[in-house]
Amino acid sequence: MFKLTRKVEYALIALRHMQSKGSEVVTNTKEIAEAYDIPVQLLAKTLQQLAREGIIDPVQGPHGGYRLTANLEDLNLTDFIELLEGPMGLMDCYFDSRCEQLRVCNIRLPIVKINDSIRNLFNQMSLADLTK
Amino acid sequence: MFKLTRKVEYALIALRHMQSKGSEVVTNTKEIAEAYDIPVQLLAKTLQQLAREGIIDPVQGPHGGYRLTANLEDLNLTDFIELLEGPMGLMDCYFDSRCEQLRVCNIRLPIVKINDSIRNLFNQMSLADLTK
DNA sequence: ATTAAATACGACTTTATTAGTCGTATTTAA
DNA sequence: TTAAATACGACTAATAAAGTCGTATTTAAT
Repeated sequence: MFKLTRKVEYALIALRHMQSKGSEVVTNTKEIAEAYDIPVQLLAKTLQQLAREGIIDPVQGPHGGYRLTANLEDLNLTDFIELLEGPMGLMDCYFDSRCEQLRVCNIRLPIVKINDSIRNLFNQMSLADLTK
Repeated sequence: MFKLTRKVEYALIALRHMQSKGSEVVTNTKEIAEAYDIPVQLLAKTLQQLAREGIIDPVQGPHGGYRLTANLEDLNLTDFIELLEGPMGLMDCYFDSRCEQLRVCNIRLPIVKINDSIRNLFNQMSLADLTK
């Protein structure tokens, strides 16, 4: 329970790897996959997603790969996780209030508060904090 | 991602329900299941688990049910979740360091820190806070 | 004693989510 | 023209969560 998905893990590993090499350097998927023993295809999809989201910049063709473009100081953990995995909430009703039990639910408010606390915590953390 | 399991939800709903009735009153599974539209059998198993853990006290036979015994002030959210669902960590290596990738992993420490923060947050919250 | 209403609990099935793979297309440097 | 890279949808496999079933036990009420 409460685990990060591999997608998020792999994305963080890759970003940290790229960051340590500097933002001009182009790094390819295979290099990262081998260095950290991650399935290439899966990492590939993850990096493609990061590219679509504008966090890294793709360079196609031979000697291609990705270049880190986003300023990791400006990206917080909540946004990062939601960008990869969609809405992050302890219960669905945090985002979608079509739960049948809502009218009788006696724990919604406290859970919403906890959720806010977690989001707040994650908002305080930039990816730069996590990858340096 | 990051959702509480139903087991935890149902347990919290039940505890809150029982608490609102006072700690001498015996409440049975069916009553709670019907009030909140929860599958009886599943709630039954959950309450049995709470009983095994000493949080509620079973009363067998007709007019039986459960009575709230634990002092909810003394039980924090980390302990409660782990008691129902086992170890709570963003990555398995928080508890079990047999991960093959550990020697190359570049994100372990930051993740451990985040995990500590979440645990810390959850440690501050007693079940009494959540159910009153 | 018998009955019925409750808990106890392991085994099983179903469903949802996550993880990973495959095939094929596109881009581009050499 | 080739080969090394990204792009991406469709598929499959593995894992975890949710829910069901059957059967046993306890005990108050009759």
